[in-house]
Amino acid sequence: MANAKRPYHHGNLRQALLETAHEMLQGTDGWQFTLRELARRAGVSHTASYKHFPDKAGLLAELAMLGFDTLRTELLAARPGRETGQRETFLAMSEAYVRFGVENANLYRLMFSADARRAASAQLKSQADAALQVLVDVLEEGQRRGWLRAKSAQAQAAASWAQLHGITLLNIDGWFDERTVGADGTRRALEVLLEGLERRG
Amino acid sequence: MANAKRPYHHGNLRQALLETAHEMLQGTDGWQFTLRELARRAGVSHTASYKHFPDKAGLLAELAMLGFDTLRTELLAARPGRETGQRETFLAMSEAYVRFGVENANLYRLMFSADARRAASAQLKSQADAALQVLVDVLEEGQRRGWLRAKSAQAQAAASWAQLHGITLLNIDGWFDERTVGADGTRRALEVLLEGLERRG
DNA sequence: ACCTGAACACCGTTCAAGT
DNA sequence: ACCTGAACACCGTTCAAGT
Repeated sequence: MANAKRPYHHGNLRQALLETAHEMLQGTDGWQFTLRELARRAGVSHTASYKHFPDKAGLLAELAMLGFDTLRTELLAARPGRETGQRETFLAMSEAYVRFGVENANLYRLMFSADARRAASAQLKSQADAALQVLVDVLEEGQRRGWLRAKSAQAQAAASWAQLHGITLLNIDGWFDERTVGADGTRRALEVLLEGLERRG
Repeated sequence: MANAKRPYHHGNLRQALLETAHEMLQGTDGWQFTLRELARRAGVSHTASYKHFPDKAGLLAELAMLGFDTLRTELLAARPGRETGQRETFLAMSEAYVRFGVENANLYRLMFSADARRAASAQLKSQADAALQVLVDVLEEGQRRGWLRAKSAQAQAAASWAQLHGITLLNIDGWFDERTVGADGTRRALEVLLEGLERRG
């Protein structure tokens, strides 16, 4: 919404650009929006962003980092109370992960894109690690309580992350349709994963 | 290699463009090469490709389909002789899948990109299905022989595919490094998957 | 039937100039 | 300190014209 009375100096253009970009990611045009279109929607000239971000990749990397932060928050929120069974906890978090990816498809893809990594590799990695840590915590507690097989929690986390990442992307890209994987493919794929994690009884 | 004596009519420009594009995918610049650069390398004007492909997405879709075909061939080639254990067969094919993705990172990403799907959705899907079928065959035989749990082979294939897709992309994007998932993360993630597929003994 | 060159409507980025 | 407008070197795509 362009404000006709906006002064020459925007005031908080950096924040406004990030928010507008985030809105654009909700659309169907992928995450490769143009900087010029972003500037148009924000109501500034197409060169204004260069005062706040080094270049396009820099702005995208910022968005990616916000994405990992949101993902971490949502994973934490999906962790039910301590009384709930650990299997349910794990499934709830897994479904929250996939839901986040599917509902923020463009952002999710951006988060794992080469562009984002090139611009802020180390910082992005630590943000991703923080999100992943929520999953690792649940797996480690599962081992301590004897729910999970006593394998390396790191390997279990790697397998879980890969499974969630794969399920999410296949869902986003429309490959996980009913004809290919049957009804409720996501849930059933998660259950196969669980079988591999849980202690054999 | 531009041939100075090439006549006005190229002869087989369509094929030449696909091959040159395939070479460009081996580079480090991602799959978003420009049509103009492709034309430059092929030694033709930047509009010549429009006689052979409807647009850029059409050319990319063609490359993606060739990619799925190659993947299928490599999965078949990785299937060892019938005498070999089924676990080894599955692991060999899984590693061939991941290797294909990592060694053809740009092509692999392109194969699953929205651009490729938009241009040739149905055809691409059936090519992907054909590649996936190799995996399904191994799983179904594993069920018949009692190696695998008697769950829906479709669900097992979905889980396996998601796992392979996730492992491949996390490897490509550099997330599966030693600090995060420990040594040989790919192999160990595959073993967790196998635990979930195999019959409990 | 196949290829070219000019043209159009776009990009990302730089930089001197404006407020 | 922050924003703009012209300019530069690119894109993808169209189309009349060349061989």
